[in-house]
Amino acid sequence: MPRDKAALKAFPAALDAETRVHDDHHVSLRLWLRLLSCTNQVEGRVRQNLQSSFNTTLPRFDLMAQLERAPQGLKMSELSQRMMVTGGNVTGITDSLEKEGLVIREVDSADRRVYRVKLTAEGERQFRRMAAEHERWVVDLLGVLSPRQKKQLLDLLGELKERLTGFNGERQP
Amino acid sequence: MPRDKAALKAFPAALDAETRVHDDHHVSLRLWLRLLSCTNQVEGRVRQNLQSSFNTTLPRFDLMAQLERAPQGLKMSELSQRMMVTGGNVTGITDSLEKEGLVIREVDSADRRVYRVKLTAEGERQFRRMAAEHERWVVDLLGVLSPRQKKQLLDLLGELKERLTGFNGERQP
DNA sequence: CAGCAATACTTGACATCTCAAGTATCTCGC
DNA sequence: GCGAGATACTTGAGATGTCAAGTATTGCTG
Repeated sequence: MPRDKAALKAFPAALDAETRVHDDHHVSLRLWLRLLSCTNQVEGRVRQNLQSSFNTTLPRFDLMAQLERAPQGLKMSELSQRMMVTGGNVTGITDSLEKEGLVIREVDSADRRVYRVKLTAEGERQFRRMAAEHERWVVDLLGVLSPRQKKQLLDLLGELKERLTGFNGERQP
Repeated sequence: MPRDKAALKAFPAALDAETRVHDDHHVSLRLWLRLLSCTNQVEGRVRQNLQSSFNTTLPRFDLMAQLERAPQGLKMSELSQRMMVTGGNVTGITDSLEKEGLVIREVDSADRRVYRVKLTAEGERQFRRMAAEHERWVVDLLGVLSPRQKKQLLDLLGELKERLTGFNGERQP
């Protein structure tokens, strides 16, 4: 099935090409599944905690978190970028938060196509309460790793993230 | 805006506990965000490819992948576990696949509450076509890392996954 | 300045997802 | 065997999510 036998890297040279490629594919697939699994675990727990403790959701928390770091407000498109989701999606979440008075859309006088979304005072108050708890959860969850391991993971994932950003589907020669 | 430019590099040992704790929190939060970001990147690309190449989705592919490894079929609850999603969710995806003849529900004569879900011949044929492509995508995407880096990541994530599984919210001393 | 492509959002159709409640079916203890 | 509780699945409501198409506004170009 794997029609691309191209050796990907410089290998010490003890293995035949067939085994090398197959082994590397295996590692890549396993790595992907494991990455997904870890993320799902953490995400699931955070989500459950947000639901049971604050009756809110991760995307809503995420949107508010973005705004908290931007007192001057953010455009919908900026929210979309930072949250790594579609514009249409941001519209929905913003609608919901605005309806509850946690967030407000302000028209930009310079460009009337734009909304500047800001946290309301109530939104800010509520976010701060949630943020403290959220940090505890994450720190506790990732506390299963040693500081040294966390650092290593952070670096490796940083590398991965960096390179994925510039990756556009070219095959390695 | 980024008020925390705090150097988060190699800190020898000259810091008070307060700073250390804060720094560790910072690392944990960053690690979590980075984990999420990497997963989203890969997942997004795989999802797009599945959509454009095969007009299908990741959950559907995932369900079929589970079945392909289990020729005797799987119970809905087993699918639910392996896919790490809710039972209600599996019902929907199975409905959709069954409607297209890629999958079939067989009643278990021993326990009539149970369905054994199996790939149809057509489902198997279609899955094999997709699986080959899917593997290429993942291998290419993760090919941005060296085999050594992949191995390291695999190990670290293995450790994380392992410990998260047994973690139930206790604070670290 | 007219026209048109680009930009910023919203909308609607669909596909996941979770959770809670509902329906069958089993199992076990008495 | 029978009835309570566990188990297996489905259903329906609500929140995300994508994509494509639609509306408003800008800004560029001739």
